Amino acid sequence: MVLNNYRKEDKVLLAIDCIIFGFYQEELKILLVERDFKPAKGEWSLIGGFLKMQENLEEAAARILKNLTGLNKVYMEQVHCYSKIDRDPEERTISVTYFALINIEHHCKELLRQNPIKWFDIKDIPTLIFDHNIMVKEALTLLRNRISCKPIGFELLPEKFTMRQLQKLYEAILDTELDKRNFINKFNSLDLLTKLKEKDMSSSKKGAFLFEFDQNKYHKKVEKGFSFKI
Amino acid sequence: MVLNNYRKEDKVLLAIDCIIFGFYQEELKILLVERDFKPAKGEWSLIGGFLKMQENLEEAAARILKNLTGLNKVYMEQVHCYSKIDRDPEERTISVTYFALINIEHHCKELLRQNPIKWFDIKDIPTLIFDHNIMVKEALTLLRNRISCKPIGFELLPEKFTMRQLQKLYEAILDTELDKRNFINKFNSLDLLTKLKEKDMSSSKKGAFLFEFDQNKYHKKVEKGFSFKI
DNA sequence: TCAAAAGTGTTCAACTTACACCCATGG
DNA sequence: CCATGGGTGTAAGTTGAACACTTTTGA
Repeated sequence: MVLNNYRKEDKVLLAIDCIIFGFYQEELKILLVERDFKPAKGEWSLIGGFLKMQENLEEAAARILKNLTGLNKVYMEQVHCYSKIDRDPEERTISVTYFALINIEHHCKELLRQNPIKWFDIKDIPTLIFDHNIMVKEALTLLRNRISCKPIGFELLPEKFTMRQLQKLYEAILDTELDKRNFINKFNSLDLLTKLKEKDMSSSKKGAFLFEFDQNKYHKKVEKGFSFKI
Repeated sequence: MVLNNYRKEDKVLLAIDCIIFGFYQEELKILLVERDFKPAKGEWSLIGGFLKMQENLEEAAARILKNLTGLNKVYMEQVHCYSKIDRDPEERTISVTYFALINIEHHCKELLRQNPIKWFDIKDIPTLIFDHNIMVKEALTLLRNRISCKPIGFELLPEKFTMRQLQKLYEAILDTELDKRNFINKFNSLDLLTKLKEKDMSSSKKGAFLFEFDQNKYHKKVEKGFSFKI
């Protein structure tokens, strides 16, 4: 029943597809590429590649991301493994998806110019190749779950941010409107942010205080059993 | 940058490993197998197999489960894909895990006898081969999350069950004690169960009323936007 | 001086938690 | 008649949701 010789077994191509999230102009965006090879040449697609023998999936995902954005040490998380037999018409390919959260300001503009890649508003995703629209949908669902209980939203923001930016980020990801007083009260009660003396003057005459996420404080709290739900 | 010929790419073995949960004697159990082939012959392991060309992962997982338990149409859910380079010392193997929820009473006893497989209490899992202990841990975490917001616990129980059985199931999965009045109040407020006229007389002199999960009612509620959290 | 965004507290409703006694029955 | 598990309701505390006005300042 259980086969005892690995060599008899079929081998498959293993692809990695990245759902790269960014946030700007108060909207959640994803980065897509126009395929320049067959099959489905000329159509929009997630950014992907194939697993190599000498790397694991996390390394492959990081490599693919680095190639197209120039970014290192990006927050990534595995989403799901897709295996429908004809999902790729060219050859049997299994694909594992990762979502990535990047600070859109850090993203290398040179590479954006050199490559056929473009940021799309999450509410305005075109028809993608193969099963990529499903992948985006499921990655977004996971992101929504994660951001409700893990402080990962900061990966999408500058290091210093205003409460209003943070609120707009949550609104964009959760696709809902939030009350600003309740939002601030909630976040303050979590005690994860440091209020700076500096103000951001770009969005109003009065200026808005800047905050920083205190990763250290968060980790110490987690060790003591802290968790939250927004 | 993006490779345009699939044939240049490395191919890998793709394994499926199943974390098979069962519930009896008020404890959560998992089914393990003693490996009868190399590497790691004689050690305990999750039940697994390799993906074949003509099937997708869900079909492969169902096939593997059917072979060892005789069961069809089992509730299964993908957990995670593991890819560490030397996770299997014999050959580069990527493994996708699925958890399965089975009614331990339906499990074919003949196959249990024919095969070197055994139910282990979740609190008493031996050291397993490769990264299988991590797989179990992550599958259990996912199961805990799922059971808190989806009515999948019933997959582990007989069709007719008492409130006490349901409570003990939640306690075993969540590894916590629950107050019986609060538990019953909560479940009643969800309005997902049908109380039968029958009683189970096996656990007390008074007897306990049996209940059934009403899948239809649940699906109708979900369509109207119903969700819950236990 | 006014337009535009920032900042700030309270009240009410909903939900969660803690908790103790009587019931029915077989042995 | 009693030991065993079954069944039931309420009060207090906590959390979440709704809601409006004042402040600051550059143009």
